[in-house]
Amino acid sequence: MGITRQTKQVKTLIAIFDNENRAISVVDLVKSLESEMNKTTVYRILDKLMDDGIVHSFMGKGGLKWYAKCQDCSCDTHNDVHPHFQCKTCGEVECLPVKFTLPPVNGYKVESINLLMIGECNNCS
Amino acid sequence: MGITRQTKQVKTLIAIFDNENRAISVVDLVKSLESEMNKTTVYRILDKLMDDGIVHSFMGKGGLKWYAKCQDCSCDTHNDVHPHFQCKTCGEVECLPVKFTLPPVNGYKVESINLLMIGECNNCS
DNA sequence: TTTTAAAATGCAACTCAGTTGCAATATATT
DNA sequence: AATATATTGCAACTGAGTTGCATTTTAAAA
Repeated sequence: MGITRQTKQVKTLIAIFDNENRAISVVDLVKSLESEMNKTTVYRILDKLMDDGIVHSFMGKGGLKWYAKCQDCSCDTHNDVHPHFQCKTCGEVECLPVKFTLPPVNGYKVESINLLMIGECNNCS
Repeated sequence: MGITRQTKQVKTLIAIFDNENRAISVVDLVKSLESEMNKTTVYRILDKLMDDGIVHSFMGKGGLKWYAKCQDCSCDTHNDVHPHFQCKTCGEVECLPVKFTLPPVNGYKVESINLLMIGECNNCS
């Protein structure tokens, strides 16, 4: 079940993803919002925004959770989540607008994909 | 720095990866070895086996760490780590012997890739 | 074989991301 | 304004992974 009430906290988070057009880690969100809302609330609202197809999530370096606003992905299913690039130096993450086709998998039903490329971004190299 | 001394614990872990030709999560290793060695030891030996190119590691569902014996990957660099398939139901992981080519990334230097496909395996569906 | 120095281990305590239960509060509807 | 219920805050917890340090094991030298 997604968002049902437009609370102050929900509006704040939606505004962040509207303004910042990049992926943000939950850790960073919790830190930068610690004066405005509880970390439990951040986690819970992000879950709901996922359900509503407003953001998508993926694993970054070290298994940390990241979120970004859905752009051209069909968010009902999240089947076609795009790859992400993370800089090993500064940690920044970029959503890659790449249509990439799955390698064929022995007849298995693939439901979601997490493709993370780690390297060095142009700023850091 | 990799393995320098052939301790009982090192031999045990190498034997496991030699016998079981599949990916194993660190959590499972620690659990199944708890009577034989400390969890810290498991983590430390796996690190060294990585350095030596004997195993490779990757992130599974929920960001958990998995290891598998290196087969045809060129383990000096681990640049060409293959994709992995994880069943959302039973949790089993399969290394996919798929050569897959990178989507082009805005001139970034890509050093490693984590490609995890999540779906349902033939046993569970 | 014994000695020795370095490497590896065990242990306990820690860090840190993420979760849970529950009481208090905010929202939207009647 | 009253009410039902969704949401929040808080504190305590879980579980993976790490760290420091004292003890033990290894392998090489004497």
